[in-house]
Amino acid sequence: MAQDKVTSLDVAKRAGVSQSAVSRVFTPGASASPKTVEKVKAAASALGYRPNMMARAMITGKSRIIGLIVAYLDNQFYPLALEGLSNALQAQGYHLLVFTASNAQDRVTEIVQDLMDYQVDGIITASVGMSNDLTARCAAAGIPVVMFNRGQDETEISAVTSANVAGGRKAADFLMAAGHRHIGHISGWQGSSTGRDRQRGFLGALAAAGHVPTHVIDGMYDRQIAGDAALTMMDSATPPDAIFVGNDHMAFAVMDALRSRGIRIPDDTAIIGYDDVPAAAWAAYDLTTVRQPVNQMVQATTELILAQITDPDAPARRIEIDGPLITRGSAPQNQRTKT
Amino acid sequence: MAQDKVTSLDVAKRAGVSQSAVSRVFTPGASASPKTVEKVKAAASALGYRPNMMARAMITGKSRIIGLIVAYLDNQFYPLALEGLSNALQAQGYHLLVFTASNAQDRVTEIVQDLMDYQVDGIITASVGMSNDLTARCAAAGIPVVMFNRGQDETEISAVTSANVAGGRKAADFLMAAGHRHIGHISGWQGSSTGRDRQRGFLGALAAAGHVPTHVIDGMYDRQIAGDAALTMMDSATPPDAIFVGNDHMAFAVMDALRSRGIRIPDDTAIIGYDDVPAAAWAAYDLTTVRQPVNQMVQATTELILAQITDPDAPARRIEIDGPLITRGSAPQNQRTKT
DNA sequence: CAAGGTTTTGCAAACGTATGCAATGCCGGG
DNA sequence: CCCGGCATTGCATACGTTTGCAAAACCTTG
Repeated sequence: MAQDKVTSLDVAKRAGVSQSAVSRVFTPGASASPKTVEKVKAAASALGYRPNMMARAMITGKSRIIGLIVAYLDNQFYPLALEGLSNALQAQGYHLLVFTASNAQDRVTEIVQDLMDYQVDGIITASVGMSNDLTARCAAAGIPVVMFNRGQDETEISAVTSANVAGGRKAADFLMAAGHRHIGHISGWQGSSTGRDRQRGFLGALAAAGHVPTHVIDGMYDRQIAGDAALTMMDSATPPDAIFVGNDHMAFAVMDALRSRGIRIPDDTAIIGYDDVPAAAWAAYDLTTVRQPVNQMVQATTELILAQITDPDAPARRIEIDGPLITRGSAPQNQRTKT
Repeated sequence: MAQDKVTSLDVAKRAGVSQSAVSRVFTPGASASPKTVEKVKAAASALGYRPNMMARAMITGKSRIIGLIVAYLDNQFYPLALEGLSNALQAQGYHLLVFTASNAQDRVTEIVQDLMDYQVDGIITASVGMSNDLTARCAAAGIPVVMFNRGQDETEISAVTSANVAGGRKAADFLMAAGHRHIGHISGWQGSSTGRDRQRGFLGALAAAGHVPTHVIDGMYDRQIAGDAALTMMDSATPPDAIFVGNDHMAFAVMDALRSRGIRIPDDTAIIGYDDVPAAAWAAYDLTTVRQPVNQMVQATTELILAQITDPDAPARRIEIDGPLITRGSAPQNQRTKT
């Protein structure tokens, strides 16, 4: 209501300097004498002036906005990642324009278009894939892309994941060491690199020890499917005495489903998950799980994208971060072998 | 790499029209003959032109960006709200610039400044309060603000909440009808309107029936505090046979804590939560709870903020949306009275 | 004190779009 | 055939900033 927009010109007039001087005072790299800096700052705060990011973005071509495309927010892992990314980027003066693409691939294309309209400086995709065509378009527009918690084999694009193959191996080694002999696997979606890699590591370690899993079912990262898969396994001729589930979110559903049948965890069947979301530590689940170090992953992601923003031809990199297996009640270390 | 930026001028040249014509074709309200529309669209798609939102924002003063300030993302309710808001606003051509303010009030001030720098068209705060000074500044800048899931008594500012007082009342009526006589309450943070209102409704209904709660403790929306509070109640001379917990997130912690003591739910102590987040339906908790209709709340919020954006002097409104009590295993309808 | 170098400063031209204004084109009705 | 009215178009300007360039001011050194 008062004075709607106060511009750098207003400040300049009040401080008795040119408009460029005001601009330079508010531009980190620019030169201005201590005298004018003070005059300008005084005038600016008196008038309540703040530089207009839109105008700045238009001329510099840098918006200091980073687009985040995230698939599903019902798996607790992603809100956490979102929060971490938001904080880390804010600390560097960047901000997150958030899109949810619960749906399909064409939706992503559309979103990337929207993001480019906003002249975002970079794009982070959390657990959503990018078609090659799309990454090419981003590259052409000079927009760096980093995939969070998803790799892409074919194309040259930065990605940050946990060490999923190693993680799957850890789960297998742990279960075998605990004496399990009938081991099932409800995998993460096989259309995703995380799902595939964890499965590969898991099955590889089993095979290396001469073991064969009783069942392998794709849980599609879906509670319902995972729960049903667990029951299918238990109803079979060879019910497993341990199940490795592709992520915690599904593991909770599996535990719910087994308990509904009166199956005791871990006594009848042990469960291991993946992620170590906060709920895994809740007493109702007390889930043994392979931790994804979300903080380290977030840090790597922000460093990577900022590096690519400041130096446009920094090479794309893939970063894998190892995480420990966290032992809890759903799969104890010294499980007595089932008789 | 190819042609970095393709502008409306390039399109104009190729289509053989003026730059203004191109602009008008891409501006919804403007007039252009079918002939030029076609020519321009052809040239535009041939060149891969898309209007630069930054430039557009600068001149119109409208960025089509809405700032979202959200407090904590570990309570599942907020990711859900975020997802809903994001989708609803995207459908209207708006986008969300997301800030997390896990911390304190001064942080919010800073964030609002950042948002104003970006010329956001509106601000939605999810469960975070705004000082009067701050709302005044937004009003002065002509930026509408809508509070999601939080009310503010003193100041004239739009807010969307569920019917928290009524919800608290429902919880009380339900527990009394089920025959409980020793009823405790672990409230939501009393510094928040939601926490206060639910408590007010709950205690009011108890009092109206001549009942006095055994305990009332502020759970601060914190798992640890809530769990400890529950144990404190059970260790007291008058352990409650039912507890109303200020939100689901704390209720889960309470259930974990009680079970760790071997207390059976609902047989020894019934539990009611608030929110009806997805996890409340998970078998491990199976929580009776008062639903917050997040979809309706999201819809009301977007409608409200868009209305205030299009008509700057639309009045601030407060919307309360009623939600049902969802009966599940943690507090059944026909609880036998404890002897 | 003069000369040379360095910093500071103002001017003006961008950045890519929207839009008021006047001019042009088109249409039907008389 | 002419004229009034209306839709369409181009011209030019504005939005609020950054930044190259050259002039001006300052500091250092001999």
